[in-house]
Formats: sequence, structure tokens, C-alpha cells
Amino acid sequence: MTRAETIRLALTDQILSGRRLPGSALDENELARSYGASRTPVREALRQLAASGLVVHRPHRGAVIALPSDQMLGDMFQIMTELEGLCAEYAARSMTLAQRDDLVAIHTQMASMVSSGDRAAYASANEVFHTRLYEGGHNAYLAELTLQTRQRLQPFRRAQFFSSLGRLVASHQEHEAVIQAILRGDHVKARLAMMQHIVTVRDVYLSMPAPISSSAASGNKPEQVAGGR
Amino acid sequence: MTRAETIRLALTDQILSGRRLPGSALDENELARSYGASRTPVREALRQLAASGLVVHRPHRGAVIALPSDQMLGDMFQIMTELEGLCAEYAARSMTLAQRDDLVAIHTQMASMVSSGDRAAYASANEVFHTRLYEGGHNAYLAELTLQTRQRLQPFRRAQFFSSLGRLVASHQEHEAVIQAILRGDHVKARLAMMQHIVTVRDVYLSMPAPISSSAASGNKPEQVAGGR
DNA sequence: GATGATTTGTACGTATGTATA
DNA sequence: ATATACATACGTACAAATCAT
Repeated sequence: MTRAETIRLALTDQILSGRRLPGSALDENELARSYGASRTPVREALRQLAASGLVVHRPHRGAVIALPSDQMLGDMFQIMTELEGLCAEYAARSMTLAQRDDLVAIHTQMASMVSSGDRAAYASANEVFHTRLYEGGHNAYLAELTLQTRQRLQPFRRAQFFSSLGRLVASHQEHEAVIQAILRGDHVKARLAMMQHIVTVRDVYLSMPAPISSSAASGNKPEQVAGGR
Repeated sequence: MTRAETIRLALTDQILSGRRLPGSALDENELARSYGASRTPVREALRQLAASGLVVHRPHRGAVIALPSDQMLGDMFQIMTELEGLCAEYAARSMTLAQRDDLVAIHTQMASMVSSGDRAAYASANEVFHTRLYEGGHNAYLAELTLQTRQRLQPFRRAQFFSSLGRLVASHQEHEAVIQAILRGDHVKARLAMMQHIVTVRDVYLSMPAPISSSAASGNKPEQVAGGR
């Protein structure tokens, strides 16, 4: 693995995990020192992250982790709903038997996590659940776009997303509706059920305090930086 | 403007216009000489193009213009249909009066291009028509994804797309259906009419001889390279 | 399969542009 | 407003990996 690739993956992980927050600067020298490399591979990693939308780069002014406006964030959530809905629809049409069994198995495991109230495990399994659905649609490009969008939204999903036990139960029930539709091959219902699920996710997100949202920044103006290319 | 940016834009233009073909290699030294720069900015431009999906980069093996498999190309066309459909739906919901007038004006201009059989002008105006529709949806992220997808498919749309006069007439009629639905605010019909239009575009595309499609490569195997991230 | 030629990956130094005093 | 400090952009040199012979 090349150094640039290593640095890119490390930065991606740190951004997605919340260890580096949107709006914060990415200093080339500092990163180079921190990874024991020269600035060259750091710069190449930053260029790639900028192209992916996770980072915003302005010539001669350095790179910062993308901090979309509330408007853009809303737009992204809305399209996330559409994309996830399409994934569910396609999955209902074309998931193989083995994939259906696998999805049900994960769903069943998640049921016991709900029972035991293990939020961390549920959140982790939830990622797998959705990813399996993307794959089940058998459309590599749709899977790519949806995953990319989920990644770009990841920093803005509050740290402990399934904070309330009630949300955990509700999430599992919503998944249940999606799965039932998929197993029946009802692609219309599958799409709608999934869209309803993601809309709920968005609403829960919006109802939570916003530690990093741009609208929360009271005094200072972190100079809105979009994630577009 | 920085050199890396200049080179990136120049390469993008060459790829989209067909002056550089999918599967062809992008030699760093050659590009550097060609643009009178060093390899450093060339490399940064290539990294960004790779992240955008137009170019595929493999460590220690250089960059080549993305040549998706037929499977991937089909997936991309299918999602292009969905995305364009969503744009039309959103446009029907939220286009301003001025935007509607503007769209109608373009459509009217295109009618005279059909009459005079000016294919080049029609193709050019067609790009504007679709872009206006993306903007009319008032969702910046959807517009971004749709534009990105159109760009990635661009190299695979045959050079003279509106080769037959009949196709020109049909295209304009399909646009007419989309516009009528949008003006009536019928977002369901708008989406369906647009999806039908893009499906037709895809079918016309598939019915044409394939100068660069990977399936056309008879003897040599250009080592399928996906456009994924 | 080993070796040389070629190309990519990385380091470092200098130039240029931006921000602050 | 000018100058100074600082970070980024670029060029050059070398190291490492790939491929052609």
C-alpha cells in the first residue's frame, strides 16, 4: 500500500468516526509529521478526499473537512431517502435466495440486540444491514452512489444515534416492514417502507441537539463550505 | 488558476469530448511535457479525476480513462434514468415561473432546430435543456449526482447521437411530454415521461455500432477497469 | 526466472500566493 | 497600504515497483 493511500484511508476513517470534525482545517505539514511522511503523499490524499466531497479544498488556502450548509444537508438527506428507497425496490426485484436468507439472519440478530439494549452493536449491525441491501439491488452504480452519500452524511449523524431505547425498537420495526415487502417481492411497498424509514431517521436527527451543525455556530462564522465538486 | 486545476479541466474536456478515449493510458511524463509543467500538478489532477470516476488509477501502474464493463454501463444507464426522473419530478414540484418560462423558451428554440435539421445545435441545446431541469428541481445534491452521472456516461454516447432526423423529432416530442407534465405540476407524469425519454436514449444508444465499447474489442482484452471509487 | 529499462511514488527545496500586523 | 510571515503550489532528484527482454 502506498503512503498516500494509507493517509487517505486514515483520514477518511477519522472523519467518518467523528475524530475529526467538519469545518476543521487539515494542515499539510502537521499531517505529514503526524504520519511520518512528506507533504507529497498528504497532498495527493487531500486531493482525492476533496474530489469525493468529504473535504473542501480552496487553492492556496488549504483543505478543511466539508461543512455543508443546512440547505445542502437537507438536500442530501432527501436524496439519501430516494437512493435508499431505490435500493430497497431493486432488492425486492432481484435479491437472490441466499441474500434474502442472509438479510433475515442479520435482522434476527438485531432483534436480540434490541432486547438486550446493546446500542453500539445495533448501530454496527445497522450499517451491515443497509450495505447488504445496497448489494441486493444488483446495481453496482446505485450501490456506489448510495454508499458515497451515506459516507458524506455520516459526520452529521449524531454520535450516539440510537440514544433512546424507543428509537431502537422503532428502527427494528421499520426494518421489519422493509424485509416483509422484499420477501413478498413487493417492490413498491419495499421502496415506500424504506423511504419512510429514512425520513424517520432524518427527523430523529433533526430533533437532536446539533454539536457541529453550521446553524449551531453562534458567534463565529466558519465560512460555509460546500462539498460539491 | 493553479496548474493542477488547468490540467484537470483540460483532461476532463478531452475525455468528455471524445478526444481521449476510454481505456487509453494517461502517461504522467507525457502529460507534464504536453502542458509544460512538472509531474506534480499532473499527478494531482489525475488523483482528482480518479476520485470522480472518470479515470481509474492503480498503484504503480498508472492511470487510464475509465472503461466500465457492459454490466456497469447498463447499471449506470439505469440509474441515470432514475436520477433524471427524479429531477423532472422535483422540477414539476418546485420550478419557479421564470424557470418554467426559460425551459419553454429553450424547448421552442429546439423546435426550429428540428425543422432545420441542425443536429449539432440540437445536441448542444439538449445539454442546456437537461441542465436547466436539474437546476429546476432545487436540490443541489440531486443536481450534482445527476450531472456527475451524465459526465461519466458522456464518453459512451456515440459521437453523432442524433444521427437520424427521426430521432431528432422523437426526442423533441418526448421533451414536449415532460414539459407539459411539469407545467401542469403533474410530478408523477413528469417523472414517468422523463424516464421514458432516457430509456429511449439508452435503447438508441445500444442499437448503434459501438466504436469503443469493451464488448466490441474482439481480440485484445483491455483489462476491464471499473469507474468505482 | 533474473535483469535492465521505464514509470510511478516519495522527499525536499524553492517560488508564489494569501493572510496578518 | 506595505511589509512580513506563513502555508500552499510547483519543480527536481531519488527510491521503489512494474514490465519487458
